[in-house]
Amino acid sequence: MTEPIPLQRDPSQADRALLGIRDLVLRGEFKAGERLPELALVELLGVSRTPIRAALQKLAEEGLLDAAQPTGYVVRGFSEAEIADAIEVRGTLEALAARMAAERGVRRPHLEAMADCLDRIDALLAEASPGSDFLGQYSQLNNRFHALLVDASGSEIVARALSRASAAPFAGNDAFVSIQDKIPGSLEILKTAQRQHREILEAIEARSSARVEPLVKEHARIAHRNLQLVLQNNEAMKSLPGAPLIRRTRNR
Amino acid sequence: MTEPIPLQRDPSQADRALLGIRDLVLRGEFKAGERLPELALVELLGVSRTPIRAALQKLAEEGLLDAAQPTGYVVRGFSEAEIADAIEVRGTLEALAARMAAERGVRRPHLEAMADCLDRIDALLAEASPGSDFLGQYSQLNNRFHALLVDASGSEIVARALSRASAAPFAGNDAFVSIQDKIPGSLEILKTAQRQHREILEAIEARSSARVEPLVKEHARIAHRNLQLVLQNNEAMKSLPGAPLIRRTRNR
DNA sequence: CAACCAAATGCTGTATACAATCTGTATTCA
DNA sequence: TGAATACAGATTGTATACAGCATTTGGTTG
Repeated sequence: MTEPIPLQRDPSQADRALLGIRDLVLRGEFKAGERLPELALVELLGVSRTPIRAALQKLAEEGLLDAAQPTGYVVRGFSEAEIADAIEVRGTLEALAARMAAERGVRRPHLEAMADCLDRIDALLAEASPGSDFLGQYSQLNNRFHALLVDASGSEIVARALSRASAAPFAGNDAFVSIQDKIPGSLEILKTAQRQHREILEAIEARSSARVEPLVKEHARIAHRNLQLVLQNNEAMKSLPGAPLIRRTRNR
Repeated sequence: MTEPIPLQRDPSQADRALLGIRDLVLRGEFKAGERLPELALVELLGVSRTPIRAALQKLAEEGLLDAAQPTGYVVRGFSEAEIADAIEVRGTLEALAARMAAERGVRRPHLEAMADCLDRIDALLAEASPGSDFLGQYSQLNNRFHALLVDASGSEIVARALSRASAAPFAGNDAFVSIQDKIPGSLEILKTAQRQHREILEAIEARSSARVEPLVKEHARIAHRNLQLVLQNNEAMKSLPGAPLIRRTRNR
């Protein structure tokens, strides 16, 4: 359930195409609404059209691209409202996973793994040495906790739904971690998130499904706040992958 | 937001491959766990490997197939618990859509369209003439109401998430409609569902977000009940598309 | 008789050629 | 001068050839 074994193989052309196109789009090499001609990507990435097409199809599923009419793919743009909705969807599904975990019960070793993960985050936040790849380590541990939370649900179906929802740009639980050193009061945000982690774990251990659901939803809403902060901070915007895709215009 | 315009064109090879493979799998021509060799599908469907591969990738996203290690695709099997979880995911997202609709408000014409749809369902249930493609008409109207409900949320993001969740086998809101004439008391089930439709619409009109959410979740749980009924009824199982994919063994 | 190795077969990943469709432009006619 | 049509260019849809890898089967050896 935890990732279908990444299985370290030399990256295939398909992987190169997928990562390459995603990177090009998130970097803003193609603007929102712009077409992605397959042959242009062939030249840019040195990969033939077949893996390119597979990657385009996958990125359209992720929501980064849109299938254009009558053919082709275009870069998708994201309004603030849409990003907020994507975060809400992710939070809703995460809350469902947590509720299932609380209802069905979680095995002791799994609970201990979650607790251990939170201990490590505590230790990291206590040091708070900004030099030593602090955010990278936090991001990794934070992802680990969220992965353990989903696994705790015991439902592969929910895990799949959640991983698809988290694949949407700006919707993943680590979407705004990379900019935490650009905004003021970020350490406080991370500590608040960690307190919520503790509460969530406690509620699951107590089998309190009624309590864990709003806790997780509230936890996801930190991303909303981060979104607001980023949009008000030009420096932070520069560090946010995919920032060029955000459109400020109200088009609805 | 309501379907990206089906746009009646002569079906492409890609469409033929997608529909053809889905049909083969749901009919049980390939059993759960069995590989789907591309060349076999080429012969069966008269389409080259390129559209076949695109269709396989799409069906894997839908959840009907699984990417096998190290390569290829296999037919996925579904336990009762997994189907129940998929229904729960769909219900959760539908409830989110309904809550958003209640919170944000829905324009009068849209509400009238929903009411009109329910009136038609009432009329259909009042006739209840089993001969005249009753279930087909019901399915169409039911789908229409649920589509209007999602649109009422005003969120394309939620609509996308929901359409992906509903694409999972047995998770769509019309998954069990086709077998309503095989199980006893089905008319009562449909009438109950319709009462819930009315309550949902009333709650949205009243902007009562706190009330509409549990109503929609409860409405989705009718599918749980239908699932139970089907599993206990061999006649109904024969009419259920994809029935061969359901595995009764507890494998977890 | 069992176990292991090697060769062969079948499958998928990738590239590319070809066909069909769409778009944009230019030209012609009203 | 405007609009409509035809043609040209570009882009995607489709088919297929080729290469690499995995699995399986057959034989051989301990």
